Amino acid sequence: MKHVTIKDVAKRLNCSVSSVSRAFNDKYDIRKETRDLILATAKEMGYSPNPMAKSLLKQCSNQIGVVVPEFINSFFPEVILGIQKVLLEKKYQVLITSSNENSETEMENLMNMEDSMVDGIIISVSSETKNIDYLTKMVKEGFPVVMFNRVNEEIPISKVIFNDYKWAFFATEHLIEQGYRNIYHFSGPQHLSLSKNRMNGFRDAMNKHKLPFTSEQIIETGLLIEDGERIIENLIKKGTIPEAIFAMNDPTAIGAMKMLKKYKLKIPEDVAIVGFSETKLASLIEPALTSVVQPTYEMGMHVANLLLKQIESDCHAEVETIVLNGKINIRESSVRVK
Amino acid sequence: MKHVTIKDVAKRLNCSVSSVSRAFNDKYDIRKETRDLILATAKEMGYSPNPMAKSLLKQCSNQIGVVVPEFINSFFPEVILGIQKVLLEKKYQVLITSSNENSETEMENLMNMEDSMVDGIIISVSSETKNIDYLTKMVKEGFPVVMFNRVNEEIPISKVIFNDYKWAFFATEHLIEQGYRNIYHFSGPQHLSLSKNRMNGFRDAMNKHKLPFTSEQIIETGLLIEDGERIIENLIKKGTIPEAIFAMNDPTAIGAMKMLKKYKLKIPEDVAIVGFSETKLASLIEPALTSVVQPTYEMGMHVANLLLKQIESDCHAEVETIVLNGKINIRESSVRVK
DNA sequence: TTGTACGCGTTATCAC
DNA sequence: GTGATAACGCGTACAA
Repeated sequence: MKHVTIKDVAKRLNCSVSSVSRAFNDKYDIRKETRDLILATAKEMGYSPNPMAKSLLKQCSNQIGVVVPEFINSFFPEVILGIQKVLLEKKYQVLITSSNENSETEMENLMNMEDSMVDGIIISVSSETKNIDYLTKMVKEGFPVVMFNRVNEEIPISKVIFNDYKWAFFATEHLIEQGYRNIYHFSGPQHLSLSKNRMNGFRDAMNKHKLPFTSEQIIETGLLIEDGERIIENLIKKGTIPEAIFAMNDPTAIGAMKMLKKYKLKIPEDVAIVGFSETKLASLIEPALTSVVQPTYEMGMHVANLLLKQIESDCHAEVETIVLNGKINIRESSVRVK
Repeated sequence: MKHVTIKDVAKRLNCSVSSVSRAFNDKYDIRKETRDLILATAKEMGYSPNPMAKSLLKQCSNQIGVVVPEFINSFFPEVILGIQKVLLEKKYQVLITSSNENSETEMENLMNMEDSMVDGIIISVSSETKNIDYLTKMVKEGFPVVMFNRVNEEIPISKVIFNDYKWAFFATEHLIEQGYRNIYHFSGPQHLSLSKNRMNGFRDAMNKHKLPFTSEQIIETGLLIEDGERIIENLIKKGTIPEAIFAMNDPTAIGAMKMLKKYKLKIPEDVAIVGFSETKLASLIEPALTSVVQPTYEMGMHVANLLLKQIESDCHAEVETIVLNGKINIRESSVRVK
């Protein structure tokens, strides 16, 4: 169980530890034969450099922290796969934590990561907002942080986001093209820029097509299935049932569908629905949900690369924002039945 | 950006580093006032012990590796939450990797973790089987490893599993009680003990109720939605459509449902279905899927605790297997319509 | 009760 | 081209 050290290898070969070290980091002068011999016996003895000692000396942990709001839906896990793809290749370790949409937990996660001296942080913030200050402080201290998906615009760091405005616009326009007029929008927490962008996309599409709408048609809500259910139940009780809904994410869309079905309302005949940020679920539920797909895996790779850029430049790299494109998958939930 | 070290604190207070160290690990004699003073100024200066130096000295990384076959479905993420709950509390870091059901990747993950000198590993093996040897080698070398859910019986280590036999038995019996006779079982990869156990539960329930069945009624398959689809398509082409199906997991059950619907077969009228290891999906698809729920979060906590036991005893703790219980959620997909 | 000094396993800098 | 040695930051045996 005891780890073989560089000394063990040196002793075995009657050479100095420096030679062994040189053999492993072949940037110093070393005779080819000695190097090969060292590498061979090292392998035979099962030696590999101790990462803790290396970390201590190099003053960096080779660890990257990732903070996501949840990983129960497939969206964030898919992004994480992309992140890992890039970072594991660069021999970084990836520490994943979930804030469970809770601001306190998120802050704890960040503090833990700072304590364990990760070399950088990738974060998608929770739906609450309290700890922007903490994050801002870290950034100001020169700590490499990048954001994706759920970003906060006030912090001047690199980000990877989705073209929410454009695709919200298209999603709304799709409903309009299907002939729906009385369209409602389920909007998310307003401090998240993606909520604002999706709402603006909705608004502008309605305006472009000269469809009047009141503020009552934009309903601010949470991000969960339950939120979608609650809204529909309220609407039904009020007796104001829309012709169509553009929900800012799939869970709220699915919640809406669940509740509509419960009240025997048909989709899309009575109410048409479009979601956003589709997960595996969209094609499995019934009727299949029209939704906008984001390139999750690519998003992960991009955000990891942005972080690497910051780390390698000691945070002197230019701050950049990458805006990704997606597509809309049109399914039964939004297609008008003749 | 530079980290405050123990020396900085000592210098500021004109005391020795050992005093500062003692103040933080209060097991040595130190005057209460000095300790309080040190702790206060340390906090003020933003000092916290460097984990890399600590690791090097203590010869343990305070990191635990977790290897799961995938985290796109909600099952493993939920288990991971339980694992993190226990381990983060004990100040461990949790390194999560996914093998994507691929044996090579799984081995790479294991080797990476060994290289980064994690203090222990929690694993749920992929659906392939090649690297049992590597795992066995690690265990023999005295490396703390525990398994959950997808376990391999040949390796003598602590495990957390589900009572697959019992609940497969109940699930089958539920179908029988509903009056179905010609029941098929979709079984998983046979080197996974959970596949065998679920199959045995099915078999024994059929036998108990004196229902004859042929080997053709047990179909070995993969674990994915596509596998369920493929089987049903084959059965339909062969013209042998069962009255009811007990699928070894939800994805295959859902795949079966998708394909049955495609061929206009009704669930449960034409074919009744029961799944296993339910995820969020079960209650969202239509008709809602009867499935057996596993206590995922608890499973994570148990397996983390088993690992801690091994680590703290230097692998001299007794090997134990915890068998968890669940329940069956009966929904529309399996309830006979009069 | 407090301070000094060593070692954990590396790499980098200096001699030779 | 190779060997000795000083750091990295911490905990602790030992001395004071």
